[in-house]
Amino acid sequence: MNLKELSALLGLSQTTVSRALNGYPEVSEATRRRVMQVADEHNYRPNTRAKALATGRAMAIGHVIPLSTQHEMMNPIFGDFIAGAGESYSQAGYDMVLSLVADEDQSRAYHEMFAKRNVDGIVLHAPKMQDSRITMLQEIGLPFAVHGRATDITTPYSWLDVNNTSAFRRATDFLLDLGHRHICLVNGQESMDFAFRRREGYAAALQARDIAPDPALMFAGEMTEVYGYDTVRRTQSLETPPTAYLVSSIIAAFGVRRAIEELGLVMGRDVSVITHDDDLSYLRNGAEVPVFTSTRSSVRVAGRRLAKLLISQIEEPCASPLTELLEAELTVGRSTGPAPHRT
Amino acid sequence: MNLKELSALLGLSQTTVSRALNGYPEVSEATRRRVMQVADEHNYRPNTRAKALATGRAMAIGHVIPLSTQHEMMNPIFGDFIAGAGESYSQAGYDMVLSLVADEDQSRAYHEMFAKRNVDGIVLHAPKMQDSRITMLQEIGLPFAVHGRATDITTPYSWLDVNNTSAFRRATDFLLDLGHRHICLVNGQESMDFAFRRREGYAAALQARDIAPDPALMFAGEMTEVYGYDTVRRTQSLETPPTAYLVSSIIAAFGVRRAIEELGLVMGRDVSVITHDDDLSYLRNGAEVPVFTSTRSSVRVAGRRLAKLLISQIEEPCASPLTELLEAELTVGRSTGPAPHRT
DNA sequence: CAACACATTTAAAGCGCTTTGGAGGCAAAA
DNA sequence: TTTTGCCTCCAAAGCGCTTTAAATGTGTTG
Repeated sequence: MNLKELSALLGLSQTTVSRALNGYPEVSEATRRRVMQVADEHNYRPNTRAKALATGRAMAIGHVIPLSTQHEMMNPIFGDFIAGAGESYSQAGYDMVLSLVADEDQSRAYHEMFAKRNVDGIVLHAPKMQDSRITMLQEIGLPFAVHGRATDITTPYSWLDVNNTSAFRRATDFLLDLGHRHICLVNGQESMDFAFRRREGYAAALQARDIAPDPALMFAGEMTEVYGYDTVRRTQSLETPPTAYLVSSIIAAFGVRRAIEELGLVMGRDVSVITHDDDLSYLRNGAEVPVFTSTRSSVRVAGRRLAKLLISQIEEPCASPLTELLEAELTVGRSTGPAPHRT
Repeated sequence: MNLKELSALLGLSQTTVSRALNGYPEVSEATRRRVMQVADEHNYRPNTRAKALATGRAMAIGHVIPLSTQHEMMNPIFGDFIAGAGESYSQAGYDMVLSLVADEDQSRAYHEMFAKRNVDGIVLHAPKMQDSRITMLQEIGLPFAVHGRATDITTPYSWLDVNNTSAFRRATDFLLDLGHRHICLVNGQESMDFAFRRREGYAAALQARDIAPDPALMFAGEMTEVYGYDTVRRTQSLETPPTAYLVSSIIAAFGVRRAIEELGLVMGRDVSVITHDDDLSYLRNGAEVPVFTSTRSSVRVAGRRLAKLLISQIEEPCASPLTELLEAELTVGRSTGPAPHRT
């Protein structure tokens, strides 16, 4: 069923039917109702491609996901982010198109998305500190919004980020207040902007109490279970092992816990752990009482909001860039306790 | 840059330019080269929307992801599947469009995808045993392929599946060979087709050795870490606790391991564990030596192959449905060993 | 040299929609 | 009665591409 057939059926012109369906005022309420009803009966939906061609709006938003080295796609937080964004999109009538590309093809992918004009905007994932993609998109002139920020980019752009610095500063303070003095940072890869900011927060808290950050206690790597496990095994054999771990991801935190338990230590008594918790739907941090004390910020909510932000950006093209900074909340679980006295 | 401008630039008609770019034979090699070059210089890409409208092919494939109850999207395997599918899509020049919808809107979503004509085909995720979506899509007449199967649907359709039955039968046999007689099945939700098939395999292996499957040792649920943990805690306090666990997901297996270690038992000595391993890129089963003995089958490869299968289905519409059954491989790790003698 | 086949190229229609610029009808105002 | 304005509705152009049918040139043959 297309518009032509539908309007023939109704004995009206295509113009009128189109207007009736799109809520234009030049149609009497009576005919509008009639049109609506018949359209509904025949389950009519305008052909997206034709509509997009006519309006110049694709009603779709692109996500370019680098496949290979960065492992972004496989990043377990991605699913939840997409789920959140998808909610906003379907609410606003947008489709989501994913383009999975090898790292080296990324630049081409963005240009192509623009030239092919099958999206109205793009979400940028996992920004690095100086991310060339941002300036590229600015030059191209395709609306975009970044999940995170790129510290070294000074020109304004739209973004949504968690306040990583304050979250990790607060978590570190919490541990310091509990008497911990040897706090190990189990961070993500430092080329990532969020990891940099977390380290800043961690270092700032220490320095505020005149503690020099110890490089031997600061780790950066891909946030896997094994990474968390290995880091604990390695650090617990130091001369003065850390009494607390500040972890960047709940997956790594699982590894941290495993190593702690394997060493015969009790988490929350012998060793304290705080993790950042993206509130992933399939990796819940305990049921009623959270297992881990954590800085929590739902990545799903982030997806939802960033999508909205981008949509309003698209629909109001002249407006200046929009930004949103989410504060993580510190949730106390059973993984933290006062620093044990050294024997 | 659009076709009109490009052909004006070249001093050729749109027809010729279009043909040159699309590899039609009615164009001299000389002009083709010239066209190609100028198009390249100006970074020309045909407008997808216009092309789709003219050809009737959207060059896009849809994935409808139910959001709420089923938690399919958040399912951690989803990311890897999508990554695999994405590889095949971009290779073949297709886009991937995701539609995240609430469970109750699913039927509407499929009809809409068809009516809006913005995809050429659909991938169906997480089929249940009698899945109404399959018959619905057959009626609609939109090409589709299923990741998994629906036991109760008898009409032919395209699918790709892991041989869940044989995988779990083989794993159970392996445990039986090691002398285990009380094997606990930690399965996924039994409305899911794959879970049903796995139980079938498990039961068949037991029955082949005249062991009656014990309902007290068969669990079904959402495959979270906590679910695995709880199941072990619960079963280890039985009168005759199981000496082995057969687990449906590596995430649940992490919980199984945690509970085992917490009980002071040693995995592979006191209790054996086999898990199904989807070979997720961010949850590797150990480095050199796998931690878990597992039935392994890469869900990413599955995505890649299913996408190809669907594409050939789309491009050869009259052909009969295609199917592919992947065999999981049994990888022996350190989580299994001979059944301990009862004290 | 005319006639033909063949290789290139083109004009124009059409894909299904939106939207501009009118047209027709009718009631109120002149 | 004519004019004006408003309310409905419509014909047709146009979005950027493909594709059919036809036109143009070029070389070959009788």
